[in-house]
Amino acid sequence: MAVDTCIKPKYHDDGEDDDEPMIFKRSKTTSKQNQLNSEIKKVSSQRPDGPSKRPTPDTSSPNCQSSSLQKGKVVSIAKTPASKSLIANSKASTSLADKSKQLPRQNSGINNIEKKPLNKPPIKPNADSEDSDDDKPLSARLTVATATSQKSNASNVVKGRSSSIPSSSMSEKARVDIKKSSEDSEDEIPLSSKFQLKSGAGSSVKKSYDSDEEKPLASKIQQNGSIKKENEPLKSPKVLNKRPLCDINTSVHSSVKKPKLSDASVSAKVKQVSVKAEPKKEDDDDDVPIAQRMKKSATSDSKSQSMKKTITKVVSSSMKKTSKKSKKVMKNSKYSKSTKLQPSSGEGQKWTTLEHNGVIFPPPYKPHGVKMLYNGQPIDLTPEQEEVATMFAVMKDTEYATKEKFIENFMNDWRVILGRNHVIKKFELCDFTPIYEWHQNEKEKKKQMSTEEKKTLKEEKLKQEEKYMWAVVDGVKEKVGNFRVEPPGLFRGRGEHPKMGKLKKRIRPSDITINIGKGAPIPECPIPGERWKEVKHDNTVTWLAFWNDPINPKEFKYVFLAASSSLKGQSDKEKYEKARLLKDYIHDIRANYTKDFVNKDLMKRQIAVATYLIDKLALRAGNEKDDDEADTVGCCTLKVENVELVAPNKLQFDFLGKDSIRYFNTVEVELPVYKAIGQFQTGKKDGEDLFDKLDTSKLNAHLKELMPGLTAKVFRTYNASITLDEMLNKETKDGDVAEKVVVYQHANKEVAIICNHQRSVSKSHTAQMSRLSEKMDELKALLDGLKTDLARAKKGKPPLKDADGKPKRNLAPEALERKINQTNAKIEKMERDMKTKEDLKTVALGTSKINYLDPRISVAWCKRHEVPIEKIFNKSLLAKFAWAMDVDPSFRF
DNA sequence: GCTCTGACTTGCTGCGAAAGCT
DNA sequence: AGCTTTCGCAGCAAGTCAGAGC
Repeated sequence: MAVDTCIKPKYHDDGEDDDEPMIFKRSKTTSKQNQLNSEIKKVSSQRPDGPSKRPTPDTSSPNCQSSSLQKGKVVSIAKTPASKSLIANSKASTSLADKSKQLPRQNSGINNIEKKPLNKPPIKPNADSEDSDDDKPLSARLTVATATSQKSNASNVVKGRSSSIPSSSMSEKARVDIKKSSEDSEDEIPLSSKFQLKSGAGSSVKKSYDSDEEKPLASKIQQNGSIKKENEPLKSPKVLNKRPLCDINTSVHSSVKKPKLSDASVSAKVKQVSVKAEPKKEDDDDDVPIAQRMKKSATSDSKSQSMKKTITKVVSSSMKKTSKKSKKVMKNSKYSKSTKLQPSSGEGQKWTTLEHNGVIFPPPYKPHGVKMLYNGQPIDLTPEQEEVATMFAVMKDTEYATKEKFIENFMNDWRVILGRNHVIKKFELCDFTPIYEWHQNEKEKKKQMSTEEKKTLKEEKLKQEEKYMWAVVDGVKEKVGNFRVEPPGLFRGRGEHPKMGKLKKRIRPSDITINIGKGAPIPECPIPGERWKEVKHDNTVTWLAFWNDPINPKEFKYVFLAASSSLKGQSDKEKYEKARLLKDYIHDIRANYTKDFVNKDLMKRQIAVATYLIDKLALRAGNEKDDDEADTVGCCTLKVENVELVAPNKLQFDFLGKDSIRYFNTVEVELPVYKAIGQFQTGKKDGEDLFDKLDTSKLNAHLKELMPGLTAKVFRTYNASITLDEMLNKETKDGDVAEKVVVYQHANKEVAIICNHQRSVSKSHTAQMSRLSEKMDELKALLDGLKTDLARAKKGKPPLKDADGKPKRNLAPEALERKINQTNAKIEKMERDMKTKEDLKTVALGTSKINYLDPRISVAWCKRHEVPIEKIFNKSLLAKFAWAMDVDPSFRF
């Protein structure tokens, strides 16, 4: 159906889908959403709301300083502003360590902390308290000594380590001593390692509010050596051994986390709590605070006035709709899985009307007829066989093509298609080169096409896809995210994924379930003669279509709306509101877990320590994984060998996290934490769970007792956002826009490091750097020449000849001095650029910007400092964060 | 109480287009 | 103008977490 034709006018989507205006449409709708809000809301209503109440933190030392440490060396760093320099390969300095000692240790108070029922919204005395350390990311508060993380790979590291005594058999002391050395060759340092955390994480509790408290602990980390991951072969942190499922007798608690002890009382409690937290009633009032806040800001922002009008309109209509819905949900439920209904809320409804055109399929395979060789002989393949051979051939120059597992899985699946009696049997005899070359050739041809041809092609594609690009949700035209069905290919799992290389078969309409509004036209199946697997009308979910993942049929691939849609925007906003709410609770939460470091109940102790690590290091929760997934861990799934004690009170982490990215970091921790970790390790072997009494659901259940809706991942959002907020506030000085943008990038970088967001070094990095240093040499030579000329000019002598032996122009000393100054400036700039380039070569800034930094912080900061928001957000981020654009300039996280 | 399922968020990479440089 | 570098975005893998069901 011609979506746009009918829609545009109606929804004032004046046209162009292209962007922005649309975005604002339903922005303020508070209605539907948020179950979570509902939980939160109540609470949030109690927090001081306006930004205005927020004192500007003076915060002496940001956590973010990044002094550089030599990898491997454990160094604690104090919050020295000076240390802010970027990553850097500087050496660790003992003085830094000393400094850290001088930091007021919040520790002391630990024992004094009274246990308060965190559950009540700890009403924070607003203002002042906010600047206390509590609001800082924990990590920020600590001194992380060395930290490094890097993309998987570190086999050497691993080896070095593993050769050491099995931790299980070591005494705590023994363990402590071992670690250090080996691995830390500079290269292997992961991002996080580049920082240091300030010391004193959880301890904050008592001493409170002076400087660091509100910062994310993590933010206080400092960088240390350089990260390197470049082309290293996948290294394995100590972890690499796959979960030894069976090889360990104690396996019960080891890799296979099975039944864990659980504290009945706790869980029971939890349940209650969480249920309580969600009662719908709250919605109403709950919405208040947030909405109010938004309103406020909107009002104050004169610029947004005009926009607001539009928005309001739209909003109101959608709000109406939404409110109607809630009741419907129940009714509709019969179509959806009944299971989906939210027991306590009835507000699971996500939309009232939904129209879209389904999905588009990749074109059928076109055989090329190029023959591969087997044992030197050209081989005839059927189109189906050729298709799979081609999938492999085109990956010839990727690392995958050399991986044993990849090849094995590929061959297994290909053999099925080749059939039992096919001549092709052994991979070693296969030569895919002809196909590979054909493919390269095709690529080249494409490249050589004229601009015109390219344009035409693009337009054709657009024409075909246009209708799939849009959906109409509750009367509003919204962009669809991934409306293209994934083409067949070989599965490229990350890290050492056991299924890499398997064939992802072609998805057909009969694999796809469509979700669409009742009464809306059912999308036509684009492949003649075929039909959808199923059509549902489930308005409690946001997906438009899904199919089963061909690699893991138990899992699904969904088609959702684009990030710029209001449905997504809404949940984004809720996410940040929840994180902001944590600010009000963090003080008590830290006090609570600090107290529990020594709790007699082992599970409680583990929860306390795990929460501390999540808070301080921004670790992920760490769900259990199946054996047919890559062997990575998060906090709850840390294995004994992933953490080593470094006397007197440091922990060295080394594991593969999400996406098999290595996390390698040495951090100074509270002594009780240090001791507790030692206890958790005692009597266990490598491969066993460090937190054997814990899993993510227990941990999250516990967190919910402390704050409605709190889960492990909220800490990441909180720590990232608060770090940005504080750094921006503290470091922005008068200056031109460019300088301010640099401040922003710096803050962004700190967050990326806290979150361990890495990227691989671009292939051309080295070349680029050497080109730059060549230029630098030239500049320096030029400078020398100028200086010589100047000296001569002052004596009335003519300049020396240039490199080619040609005479140079005779310049006056003043002119030469000017030139010298210019050249110096150029050199400085180039040095800065080179440093930045080097620093950021392995740091990915985008991920945190997209997922962790409350856009309102950035928008408000831009408004306050007259930085055009476009300098910070690109087009798609502007669209995604439309809901944040009218924030009050005084907004603080 | 635990496991499994389902839904949704987070994360990195690679490709193509745009921007910058010579 | 042509080449290089950066940027934006699509693609899709891999997490988190809630809730149902056994």
